[in-house]
Amino acid sequence: MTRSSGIRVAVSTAILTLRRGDDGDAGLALPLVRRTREPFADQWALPGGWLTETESPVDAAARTLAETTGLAPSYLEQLYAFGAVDRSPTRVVSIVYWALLRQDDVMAQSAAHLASGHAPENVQWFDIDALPALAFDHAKIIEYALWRLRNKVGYSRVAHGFLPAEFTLADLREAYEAILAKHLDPANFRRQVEATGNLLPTERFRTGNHRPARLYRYNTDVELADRGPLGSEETSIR
Amino acid sequence: MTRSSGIRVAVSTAILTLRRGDDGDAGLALPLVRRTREPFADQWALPGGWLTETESPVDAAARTLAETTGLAPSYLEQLYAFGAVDRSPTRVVSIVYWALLRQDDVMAQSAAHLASGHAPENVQWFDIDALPALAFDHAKIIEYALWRLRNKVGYSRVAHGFLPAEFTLADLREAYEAILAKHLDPANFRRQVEATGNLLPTERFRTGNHRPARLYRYNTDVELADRGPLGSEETSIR
DNA sequence: TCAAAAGTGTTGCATCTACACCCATGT
DNA sequence: ACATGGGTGTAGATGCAACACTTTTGA
Repeated sequence: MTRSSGIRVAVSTAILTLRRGDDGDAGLALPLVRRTREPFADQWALPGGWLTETESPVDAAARTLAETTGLAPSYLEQLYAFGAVDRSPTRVVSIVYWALLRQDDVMAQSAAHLASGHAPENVQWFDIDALPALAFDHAKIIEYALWRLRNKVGYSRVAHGFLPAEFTLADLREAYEAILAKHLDPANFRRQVEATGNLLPTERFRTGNHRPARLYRYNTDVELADRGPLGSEETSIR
Repeated sequence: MTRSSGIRVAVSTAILTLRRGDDGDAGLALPLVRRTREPFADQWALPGGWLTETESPVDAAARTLAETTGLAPSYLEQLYAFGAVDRSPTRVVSIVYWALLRQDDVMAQSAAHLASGHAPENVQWFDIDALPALAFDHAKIIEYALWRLRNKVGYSRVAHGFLPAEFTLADLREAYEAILAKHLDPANFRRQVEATGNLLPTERFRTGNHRPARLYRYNTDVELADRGPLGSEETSIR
């Protein structure tokens, strides 16, 4: 049997959620951790940790995600394994995941997480278009995660990872607009999304300032995102 | 500094090429290696090896690919990092790549590789639809590699990874048909591929039994496949 | 009654698909 | 000449973007 090498395996996760800014528009945001030790001490980095011998990479990603945010993700997928020799002073292979959190989960539970005393002090949420300087190659990793999300939103229902169980078409369109950073025609958006068969209309309506909007829920028969032959083994969905 | 863990990092590659079968039709084929030791001794597996401390994963993939086939790939991309606890008797994280080889390279050089005496004896090429029983989770990995290839052929020019520098539209269509395992209309195929701007017509023609066909070459200004913000750092293209 | 969002209809344009048809070559 | 693949034309279907229009609510 070969003895273990000097290469260590880490897991990091880009955790994305939707957040309403001061202007009233929703935008993407993610939590970063301030590093307390070298290398890159005091710089911001993606949450993560070492892969242990008794857990799979996806479990490790879910674990570090829970430790950072106190939440379980609605979507979790492997992004890429980074292993360039010079990306860290010591030899590290990082298996990076990206995750989506429901907006309502974040609101409801992050306060509880904070109150419980388990919340790490050096975690902070940043708007995606106002990120600080990042440790390692994490800036590029976040860029890649966004690219994957923007691609995937076009041919899957990942956007629903941001929304609660019931939502209006305007909610969904807002999520798409935040992800793609462009305006979408409400009329055409409705038809496209209705044509996919992913949506189940309910008999409930959200009442507000204007004409009430019908609430929809997801057709759970349809996969959140086509992950091919990997199926659900390597990916966690809720 | 944390000491190294008991987790070892391996690299494997699904190496695909186009091969003409007895029926005259082209089909996908890949090389497998017969294992000489436990676990899964005498079973077939993807070529690969351990990641060393001084090489990046993509370099390791290219290295094992050269050792197996004596060839450099025309396309090489990371597929996935597999790390389930129980996928091997000892704890192994496998970074798996997929690669394309040019048909003419395989023909020209595999004989030379064999003659040189460096060719491993326990390597054998298999048609993709006649694979033997495979070690580890390699059957699922190959299935996933094919899924990725079939997806990617729809929105990129990866298919060209199978072809020599100059080729006819019939050559290209044959590659697409082999990948997608379905017949394509020659007239519509021509228009679609011409519309992409990836092809540069030459003034040379391939003469044969019928009307000569114009030879094309690739517009190297256009990326072989959109890999997003990762760029060429983590992927090798020729 | 008015503003604004929910929801429907319509038109024009681009693209895809199927298939008819002509072209050029070796046999 | 003719069989065969190379290459062009075209009509119908489908999908999408733009935008006019109607509906329904709270204020």
